[in-house]
Amino acid sequence: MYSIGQVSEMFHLPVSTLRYYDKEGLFPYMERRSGIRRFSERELEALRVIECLKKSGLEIKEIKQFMAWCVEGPATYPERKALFESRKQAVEEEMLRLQKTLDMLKFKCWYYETAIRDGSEDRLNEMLPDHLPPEIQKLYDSAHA
Amino acid sequence: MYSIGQVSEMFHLPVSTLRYYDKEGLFPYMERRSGIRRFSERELEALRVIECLKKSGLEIKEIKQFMAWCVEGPATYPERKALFESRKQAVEEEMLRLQKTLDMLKFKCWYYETAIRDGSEDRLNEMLPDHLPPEIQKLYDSAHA
DNA sequence: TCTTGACATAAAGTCAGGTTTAGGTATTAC
DNA sequence: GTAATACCTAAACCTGACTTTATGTCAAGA
Repeated sequence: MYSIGQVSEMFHLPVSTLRYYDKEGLFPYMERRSGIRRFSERELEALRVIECLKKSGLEIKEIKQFMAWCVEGPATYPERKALFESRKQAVEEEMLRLQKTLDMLKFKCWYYETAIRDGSEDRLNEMLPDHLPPEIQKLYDSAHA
Repeated sequence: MYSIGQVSEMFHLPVSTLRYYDKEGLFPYMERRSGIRRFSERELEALRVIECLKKSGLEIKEIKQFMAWCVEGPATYPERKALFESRKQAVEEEMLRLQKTLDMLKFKCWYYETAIRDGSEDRLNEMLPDHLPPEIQKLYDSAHA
């Protein structure tokens, strides 16, 4: 069993955030001893899931819904599975979007590197949109698709 | 030249958002005719860069700083390049984090699939943390690292 | 003419996800 | 015994990124 302060250190989260999550219903099994929260392994695993779902783009209230399903028992396995499937898809789509963003950033890095070498953007702008070196053209096309 | 309404349709952004960006200084070269904004190719390219930098995690005021550098001319090429380099790194790190998140989500999908087949999580919890099928163990370890 | 639609501004409102504050309790350290 | 810590609550506050509202201008079509 851990105190809120210990969990705060373990997860690098402010104590206020943990209390906020608790208030929002994200630790449905949280125990207390004379008013003081006692985090068990169950709450630590909940916190790992919370962080995962948050990174997947889920809002707090939807995470709360998930925790409510956990309390309801095996009858909600299908809902829980569907949630993870849909978050998996969302993250896969996000990674594709980020790859395009990355291509644009790489292109811009090359662009300014070249502009610095040339002293101006003039020669560069003559090469746009389709007389770039092949490697760079790929980035440009990916980013402007 | 395009009206704000046309640009709104082209980029699937509300008119109010475009006006907000303008107010925040994100279109330093924006022209007007009798008070009405006229978006040129320059503003469209600015908007592409804005979307890219936003997706990379930059705040509006930092994007505004970038636009200010653009107005300053070639002397700020190094600052602009450094910005793109640092956003590139940030996005690469974000993609690594998302990969871990994805592994966790995939693990949870398998977990609930199995729980549904078994009718309970009991057998599953006996397998944790290191008696899982090899494929799944990889996901679990990646997610809990 | 009159009304409809696209444009404009300034200022207030919204929302999520916390954080801070004010006030209190309980345990330990000196 | 008192001072420092770690904990507690409720409620107010904060921030970023928009959005909405209230009010007004202007050109084109019926």
